[in-house]
Amino acid sequence: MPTTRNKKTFRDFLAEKGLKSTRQREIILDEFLRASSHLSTEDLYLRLRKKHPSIGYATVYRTLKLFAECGVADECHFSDGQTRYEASTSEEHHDHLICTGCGAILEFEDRRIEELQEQVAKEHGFRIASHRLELYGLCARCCAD
Amino acid sequence: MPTTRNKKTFRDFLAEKGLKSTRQREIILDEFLRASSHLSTEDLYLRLRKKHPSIGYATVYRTLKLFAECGVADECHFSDGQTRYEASTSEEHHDHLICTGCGAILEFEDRRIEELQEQVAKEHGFRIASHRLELYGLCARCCAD
DNA sequence: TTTCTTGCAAAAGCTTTGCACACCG
DNA sequence: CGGTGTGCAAAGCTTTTGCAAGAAA
Repeated sequence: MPTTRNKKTFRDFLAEKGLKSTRQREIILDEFLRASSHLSTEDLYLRLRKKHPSIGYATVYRTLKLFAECGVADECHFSDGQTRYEASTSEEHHDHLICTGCGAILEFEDRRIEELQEQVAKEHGFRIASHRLELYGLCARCCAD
Repeated sequence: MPTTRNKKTFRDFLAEKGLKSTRQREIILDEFLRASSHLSTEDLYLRLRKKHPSIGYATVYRTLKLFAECGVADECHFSDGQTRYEASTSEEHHDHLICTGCGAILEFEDRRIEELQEQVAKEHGFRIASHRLELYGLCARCCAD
């Protein structure tokens, strides 16, 4: 279960850094892993507020940063000017198909593309740490409309 | 000369939309085309201010939006939270290799990757309008350090 | 007890807009 | 002239940060 692995990763990260495990961090991680992906800080804050009205926005913000730092979450910067986060599935990296009609976000993964990226990087002497690929267009439903 | 084409594109766009050709818009376009790519609004504003101190930030901002609208410029959203613009080279789309060490931005283009993107989109019923591919890592020089 | 966290509110950045005056056609 | 554009300042948003009180270790 990836959820379990993510929780362990986060706890280990806190321990190693001398940071503390708190009630808020546990709650935020639970909600984050439970929720659908690509949430903005505000999305997550609003969800949390229903059950835990005392959790502050800044705490959600800071905790998401921690998730990103330890690899439990990945930051996504789409073109709407809001930082979004998705639960990291560790090995299986994936990219995004974004519908400009209805806003739907589909994920995909293609090893052949990844390999070509590596190749391009090598040609330029780069060592890739991460990448982002986003395809913008109309999904099947919006094409039909 | 692509510069000439871009200028014509912009003038035609203005005419068609019933917008006006102004001294500022000409100046901003010239400077934009002359400058290196991937400028933020602020970068361009600061450059312009040296020779044309009376041009306001808002005008630069609005003019860049116009460039993007008519295809003379493309908006780039890297992960530094600033919108950047690059002169559109029209046909030759390209992607970015971004060095997380020194901030260098290299451009590249790879038809094979583009084809695979099309293929992926088709599999999901998407019709792609645009895409963005960014590879983050260390450039040759930063790898060596 | 010591150090890290939290929640609040305020500060920062960048982007966007309202307005009165200036300019283009 | 009439409508558009400009520059300035102010407003909006999202992201960050300072701080005093609170919670882990």
